[in-house]
Formats: sequence, structure tokens, C-alpha cells
Amino acid sequence: MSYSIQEVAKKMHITSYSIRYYHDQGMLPFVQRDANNNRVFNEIDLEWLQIIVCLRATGMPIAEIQHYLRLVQAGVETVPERYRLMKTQQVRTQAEIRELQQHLKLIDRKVAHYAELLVNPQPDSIVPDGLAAAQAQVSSQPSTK
Amino acid sequence: MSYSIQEVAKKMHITSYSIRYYHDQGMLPFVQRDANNNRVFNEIDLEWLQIIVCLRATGMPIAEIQHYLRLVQAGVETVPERYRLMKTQQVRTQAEIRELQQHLKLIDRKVAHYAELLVNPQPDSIVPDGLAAAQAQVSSQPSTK
DNA sequence: TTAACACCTTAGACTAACTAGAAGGCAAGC
DNA sequence: GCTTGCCTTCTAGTTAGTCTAAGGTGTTAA
Repeated sequence: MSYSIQEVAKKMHITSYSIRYYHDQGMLPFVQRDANNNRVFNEIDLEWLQIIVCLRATGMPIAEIQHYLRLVQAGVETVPERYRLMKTQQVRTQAEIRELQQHLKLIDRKVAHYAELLVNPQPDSIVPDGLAAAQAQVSSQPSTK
Repeated sequence: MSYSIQEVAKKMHITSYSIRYYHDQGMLPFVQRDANNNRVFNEIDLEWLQIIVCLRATGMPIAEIQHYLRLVQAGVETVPERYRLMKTQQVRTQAEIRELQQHLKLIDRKVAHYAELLVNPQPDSIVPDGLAAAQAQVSSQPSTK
């Protein structure tokens, strides 16, 4: 099976712009062209792209992905470095998930707070989000600008 | 209590550059200046910055955060919109966490695969990561460039 | 008192990773 | 034959920082 750039974009949930960008960066070394110079992707290209998308989505910079892809192409003697690289990415991603879960807690509190205000509105003087104090501060001190 | 930009940067785990950037963008409207024109942050500024950091880390663009901060300052009649905004961000963040967890599974598989290869090395002909097929393809077809 | 050091300021240049627009090629359908 | 739609390349713009340069201020140390 072979795919056009749009089909791949849909499959991978990224834009065709990004795919061209990755290709231009030499990250999709096996992509072929048809008679009209259009990019033609096969299953192997999709596998590579899946890895690229995964590493990008978990925060690995392009340059590091390029390095990893070169390691894969270099052969088995690079397995130790590939292991370290993936291990680092694993730890990084686990930390990122924990961080997002922490941030989500604050967002949950805000949602609950506003939901409560919607059901049980407060008079204008009681301003949420610590703004009451902020407004008091700002009204008692003229702007410095 | 009041804090210098460096102290705030350390507290919030962001750079002083970012804090100045947010301030320049009008996102920290209550920050004062001392006699030497240095920014002076108090607890309320820290609260605002905490929200900014949380929303940025969960993927909200600067422009949307600015809009939210204006809503907060506008008073209680904006509570419904603030609720919708936070609800959207909640859903967005939950989706992001699930996506990262999916990506983490692929990384886990790679780590396990390389760990296995380190313990039990394979001959050079058996190339991991679907590269065997990729190499077969590339060696049987000359480059189109 | 002068030097060193650490901090701050602003303006503006630079970066990563897209993102989009312009201009044009090719094939299918009417 | 013309339009539609997908593809191409090239170039320019965007976002959100990130950093540098040039300079000001205040404290310590010789």
C-alpha cells in the first residue's frame, strides 16, 4: 500500500506542512517520488513518521530526533546509545505527565469555583481569583508607568 | 513579602526572560517598581503568574490567556465565559495527558526492546525498528534525488 | 576611592518548529 | 478546452520565548 501526503497527514493527525518539513530535514529518508514528483509513502515511512510524531509530541527537539534516526541507520553498535536516549525520553515524558496532572488540579479548582459561582452568584464586591486584593492594591496606588 | 524577578523565576521554575515577556505583554498588571525601576512582585503577582504558568504549560496561547485575564478584571458578569474557557482547558489538558500516555507506551516498548538487545545481542543482519525492510527497500532502489 | 561584582533595565536580534501563501504542474471530469 | 483539486517548490510570517549588548545602580573589598 502507498499513500499521498494528505492521506498520511490524516492518518497521523498532523499537517502536510509538517510532513514536508520533516522530509526537508532529512528525517524521512525512504520516501519515494512518483512520475509527477509527488511524495509517495509506504508502511515503512509511516512507521518512521510514527516514531517522529511520538518523540516530537513528548518534547524531543528535531536535532535530537535526527541524531536518533542516524543511530538507527548506523547499525547494532549504536544500541547502547539508543537505549540511553529512549530511557531519557521515557523519564522526561513521565515527568511531563505528572506535571500536567498537577496543573490539571488547579484548572479543576477553577472550573469548580466558576461552576459554584454560576449556581450561586456572589455580589460584585466579592471578586474571585484573588482579584479583590489586587484591585484594592491597584486602586490605592497610582500606576507607575 | 516582596520578591525580585530572580526570586520569582526560581520559585516558578521559569526564566526571568519569560517573566519580563509576560509583563511586557500586559499579563502582570499589578507588578510595582522600586526606586531603581526594578520590578517588585508580591503574593498577588505570584498568584497571577501561577495561573499564567499553568495555562501556558497546558497549551493555552498567550492571546487566550490575555483574554482570560481581561475577563477576570472585568467583573462577575464574565463568569459564564470564564467557566467555558476553563472547562475547555480542562478537557484539552485531559486529552493531552491521555495522548502523552499513549506515546509513552511506544517509548516503553522501545526501551524494553533495546534493553533486551543489550542483554541478548542480535547479529548485524537482524536490524531493529523495521529498518531491515527499509534498508532492503533503499538498497534495491536508487535515490530519486 | 576605585574596582569588582551582582543585579537590574531596555531595545532588538535570534531561534525552533511550524504555518501559510504564492505561483505553477499535472490529471480527471464535464 | 476548462475547471477543480491535489500536488510541487520557494519564501515569508508567526509564536513564544531566549539571548545579547549597552548601560545604570548598589554593595562589598583592597
